[in-house]
Amino acid sequence: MPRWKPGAVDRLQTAALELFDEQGFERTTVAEIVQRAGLTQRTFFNHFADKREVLFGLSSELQREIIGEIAAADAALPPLEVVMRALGAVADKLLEHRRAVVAHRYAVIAANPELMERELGKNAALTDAIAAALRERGGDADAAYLAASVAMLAEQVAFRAWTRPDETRALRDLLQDALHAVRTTVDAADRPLPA
Amino acid sequence: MPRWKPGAVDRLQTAALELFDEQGFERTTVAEIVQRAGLTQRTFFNHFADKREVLFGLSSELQREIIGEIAAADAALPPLEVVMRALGAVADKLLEHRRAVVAHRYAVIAANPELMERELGKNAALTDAIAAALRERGGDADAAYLAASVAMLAEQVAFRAWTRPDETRALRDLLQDALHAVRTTVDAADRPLPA
DNA sequence: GTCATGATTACACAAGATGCAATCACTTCA
DNA sequence: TGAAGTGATTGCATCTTGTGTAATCATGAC
Repeated sequence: MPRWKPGAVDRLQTAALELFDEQGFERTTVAEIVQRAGLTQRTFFNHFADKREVLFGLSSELQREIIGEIAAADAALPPLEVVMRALGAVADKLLEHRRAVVAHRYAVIAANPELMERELGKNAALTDAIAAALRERGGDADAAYLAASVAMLAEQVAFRAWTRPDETRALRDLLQDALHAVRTTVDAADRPLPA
Repeated sequence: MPRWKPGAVDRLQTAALELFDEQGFERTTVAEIVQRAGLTQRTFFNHFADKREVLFGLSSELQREIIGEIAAADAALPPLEVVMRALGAVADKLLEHRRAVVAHRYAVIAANPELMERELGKNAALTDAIAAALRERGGDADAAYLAASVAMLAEQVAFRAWTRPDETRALRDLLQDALHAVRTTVDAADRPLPA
């Protein structure tokens, strides 16, 4: 028989999500999580850098896919369009078919400021990674960062809509709408500031 | 004579900034900070919710001013323009004349991921506050959030430029440039995604 | 059969953070 | 004048997160 039950990471993630759901993030201790998962505290911190990280297993996979899409993109497209296509493709591939579980986890994150800070940090890291991938294709560094930032803004707006219970459209379509809404907003206000 | 030396908060902020500068945020303990400031740990945590918060004294003041500007704005202007004017005014009033110290503090923040997460959290909170202030003026909630987000993106782009050592333009002008750059970026890419 | 690997564990400990009660100069007000 | 209340600071105990280090021992390679 195996020395340990397999799937330690999964068990920790599941136990943590359950407990955060039941009693909130702050009122849940790592001791409780590892007890439910049948492991020790030291093992928890071997797998996750800190208590928050247990909720963010998906982000590295997402980032890898997005960067891959950008690297494979048509060299002639403008940077923002490259990123929008990449986000759309990854939405279809990794997010769309598990809306319920993704939305559930996001609800837990949004309910706690510490977790929200981590979420924002992940988004910022992804923005930087996208900008770096755009620079790989050649092009101005500032333009790359700007395209990455605008795309991530659209992604965020779309994601917030997508996780609302009454929303039925696909994330890809919401993404398109969000970018268009950004354009409308900006076009109406880009004129010189008064002195 | 007074029972305690006045300016406890100031002394803590100054000591913390010095120490973070000298040896980094992580390698500085609260014990060291309070020792330099001539106070106790308990007092530190009476004034600041956690160790990071000691660096963010300016944010609440900034937020108050920005919200005030928005509340006093011309009712006929489009939301994004309202926010851009408010950010420009507050940049002139609170930021422009102390570029060196603001840039210095930002450098300390940017050097540490934990502090950067807090910075992102503050920006997100400010975005939400701006959106709420726009809603006060009447108008769609989504449009308010969008205008707030776009303005904060421009602010962030402008701020990053403004804190570069070789940059000499005023934050207000960089803000204007940033919004225009956003517009150019978006206009070039807002068309339907391919299936 | 021996050996290296690697996930898990035990233990000790630093550091951050909180609750609670005590101190005592200063202010208020009868 | 003096009694009472205020509020910033402190001391102490305690909980929780996070880390360094060494030990354990099934598994797989050779």
